[in-house]
Amino acid sequence: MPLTIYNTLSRSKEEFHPIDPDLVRMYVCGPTVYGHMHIGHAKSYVSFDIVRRWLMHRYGQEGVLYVMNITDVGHLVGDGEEGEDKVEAQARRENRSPYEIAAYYEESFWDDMKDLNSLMPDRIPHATDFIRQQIKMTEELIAKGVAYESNGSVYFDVNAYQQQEKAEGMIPYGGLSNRKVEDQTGGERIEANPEKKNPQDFALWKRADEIHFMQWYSPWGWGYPGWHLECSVMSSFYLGKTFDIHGGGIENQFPHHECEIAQSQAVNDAPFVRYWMHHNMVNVSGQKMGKSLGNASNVKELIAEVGAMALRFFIAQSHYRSPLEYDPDAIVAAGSGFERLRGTITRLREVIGSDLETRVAGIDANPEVKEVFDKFSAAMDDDFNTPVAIGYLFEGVSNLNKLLAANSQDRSLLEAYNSLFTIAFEQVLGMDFSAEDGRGGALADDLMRLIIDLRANARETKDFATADQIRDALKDAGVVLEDGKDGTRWGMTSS
RNA sequence: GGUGCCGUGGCCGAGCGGUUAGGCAGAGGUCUGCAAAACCUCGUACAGCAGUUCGAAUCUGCUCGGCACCUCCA
Repeated sequence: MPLTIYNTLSRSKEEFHPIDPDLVRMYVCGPTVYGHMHIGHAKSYVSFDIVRRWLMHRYGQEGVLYVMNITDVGHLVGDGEEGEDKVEAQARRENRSPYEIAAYYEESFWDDMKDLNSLMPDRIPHATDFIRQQIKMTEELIAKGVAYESNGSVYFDVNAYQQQEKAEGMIPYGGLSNRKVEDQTGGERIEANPEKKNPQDFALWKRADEIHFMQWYSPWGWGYPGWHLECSVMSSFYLGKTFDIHGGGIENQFPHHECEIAQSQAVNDAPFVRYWMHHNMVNVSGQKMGKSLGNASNVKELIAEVGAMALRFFIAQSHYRSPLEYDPDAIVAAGSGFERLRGTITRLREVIGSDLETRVAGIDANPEVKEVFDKFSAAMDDDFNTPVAIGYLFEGVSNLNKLLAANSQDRSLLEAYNSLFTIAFEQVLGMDFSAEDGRGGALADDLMRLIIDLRANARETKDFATADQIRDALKDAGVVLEDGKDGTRWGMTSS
């Protein structure tokens, strides 16, 4: 069964076929690093992490080249009128240099990404490392007649670009976001920039004034690159003129992605991207979450409160193209679901042996497991429908719980379930079942064994007061005891 | 004004013409010394109105409500 992806270009699901059948080339818009990660970022990067993992499942570990940029140069609000450079503004607030700000928040970003168990991209280009290339591309665009210098800045000439002959498969300006230039009431909400020929023209290179900290020398004087340019330059540097998938937030469809397409196609004479994937926003009480709205919830705080896997699971339980309603209780609820999962898998691995954790075989030989896996795969193939995929996996969880409760000795079947959950939950969905356990190693195991034995003695002599005292005290310390037929299990309470 | 999207049971969230989505929470039960965990049972939800259809949460129209983009933002 083929993988289908919703392509923003066609506004429909399309079968996915990479240009190179052995290598999927994928680029995702990374963050501008001037603040800590919020839940909106988490939805974006967890969603695409899962996309990437599913592609790796289908095309192999080496079958995906995943590039994410870091925007470490600030950009003004709008093209060419007064505004604040986000990074520089933050630098002023913190009394640090813009470079320190970018480095600090980038590190914070990757820390959170690791906590969320997202794989590192294969390439992580930084805008400031590609200034030469951005200047070069700007020169080329001028040479091609689709850009012009004006008062030390350079603008992309949308009109000239539209007049140009387009090669087969190239996207006209406005083709991604379904906009017509003449419909945009430019000039109403932003003041027309007199440096531009037309309001829809966008900056490739901006003249810097003296107070601007981040600036570079160019053929047009001191300045800094326009926002859209870095993605065009860095994506083609690693992925070629035409590549398979470009991911990003729905709010960047226009103008950012539209501009990327125009400038890339103009300079390369080739189609830019074949599949555009856009994820939806996180809302807070029906409203978009955003830094500028002051309602953004910090990921570090949330991880400390409910655990990273609760957050990841919360995100995976909705579809990437749907808006997600932020609700602290809903995240806690997701955490409870995750704990149920972890309980089942922990018990399974106690039965079949932990050395089998990564063993992935035997699914096909067990019809009931295969059925779950096939449904899971079909859901993932259907535009990465993780909520439906997870729904099917929970069928498997219930089945397995029954087997475990009945003390099943069917090793082949149990191992098949282990394979199913290893692949589906751990490898594809990126759930980490060891993440928040923190059981404290061998010493803790020995100590707990001792305590559990003492308590067992008490229970045997029907000294339930002592037994309960031990259990209650451990509970206060964050340790849960569960008495079963074959003895007592212990674990850490979550969060 | 232009371009799109959405309104599902207590909460989150799938669904895209006809069979239980799923998770969480809640109620009852089984098991247990008591718990916990697990298992079993339980909720007949789809903003409103009108239409198409044998049949609509799912298609059409209207109404109401909400959101996003057109300005930096995941």
